[in-house]
Amino acid sequence: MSDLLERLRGRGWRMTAQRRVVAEVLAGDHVHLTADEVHARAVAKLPEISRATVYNTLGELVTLGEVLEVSTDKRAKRYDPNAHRPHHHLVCAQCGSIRDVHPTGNPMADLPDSERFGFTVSDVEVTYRGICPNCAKA
Amino acid sequence: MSDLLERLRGRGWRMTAQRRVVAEVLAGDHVHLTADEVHARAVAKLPEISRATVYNTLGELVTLGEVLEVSTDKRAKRYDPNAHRPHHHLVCAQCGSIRDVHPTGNPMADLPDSERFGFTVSDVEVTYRGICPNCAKA
DNA sequence: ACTTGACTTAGACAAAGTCCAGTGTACGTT
DNA sequence: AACGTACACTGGACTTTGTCTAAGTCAAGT
Ligand SMILES: [Mn+2]
Ligand SMILES: [Mn+2]
Ligand SMILES: [Zn+2]
Ligand SMILES: [Zn+2]
Repeated sequence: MSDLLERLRGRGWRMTAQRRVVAEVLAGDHVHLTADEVHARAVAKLPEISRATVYNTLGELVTLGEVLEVSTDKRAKRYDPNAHRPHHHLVCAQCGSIRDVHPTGNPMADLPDSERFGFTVSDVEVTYRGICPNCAKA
Repeated sequence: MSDLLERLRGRGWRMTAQRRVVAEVLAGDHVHLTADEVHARAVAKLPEISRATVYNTLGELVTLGEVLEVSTDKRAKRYDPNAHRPHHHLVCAQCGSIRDVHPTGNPMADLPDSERFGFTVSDVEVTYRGICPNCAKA
């Protein structure tokens, strides 16, 4: 994360308290937070940070490839700081909790040319859904 | 689609003009419409149908397993009448157009137990992204 | 220290979706 | 065929998530 701030400065980022705080929030526990959750945690460290700045900063981090946008449920997008090791997601259909997973196989190779309809396919995203142990107990 | 209406009636659905119209819209061209697009097409056939009814009806069809919700982009959910043949999606990152695809292989088998974290995994959704031929030309 | 363009802010705005009270109607019963 | 009622529909208010803008602030090079 200090690495992250270094890298960003190297790319011409002006270093501000707000951006530092957002980066810290994301670099903390390795989770998948919504923009509002990021904002809530950022406010705890820097009370006057605005929603707009959190959205802006997250957007910039995504553009720079430092953070991934994940839309597993149909509600808010989630921001994933684990942008450097490719992975997929396992989502609890009930409580929405998300785990990183690393399936075997290569889904990209599983799409034959005849099923590409002339598209230039550049990316594949696999989402597993189920019930987490916690929700299964209830 | 007449089959659809039969099936629904069999499940205790009260048959109304509004529900018939929504079912007709979905049974038309086999596409992936947003709720508002469904509403627009439904209004063409039944001018006074309300947005709330379209949302309600779509939700019921999803619950009954007759229609699938697809959230490929981060914008509006799309409703997929192709609920009976399992398939995945190929999405244009630029214009958002969607094609049904049938990859080879079984992604479900590609998630080892050690990567399931105690979840009961019931479903997997694969989304390919790329640029469609139409957008590639521009 | 000064300057300046990049950054932040609050709040207005927009899109997608949910909820509710009041009204209407499909359909089983008579 | 008419009735009664539970279910369905409507319009509009409301919520959530996200974007945009004008005006003020500040990081960083000189
Ligand atoms: Mn992740
Ligand atoms: Mn489909
Ligand atoms: Zn759960
Ligand atoms: Zn396209």
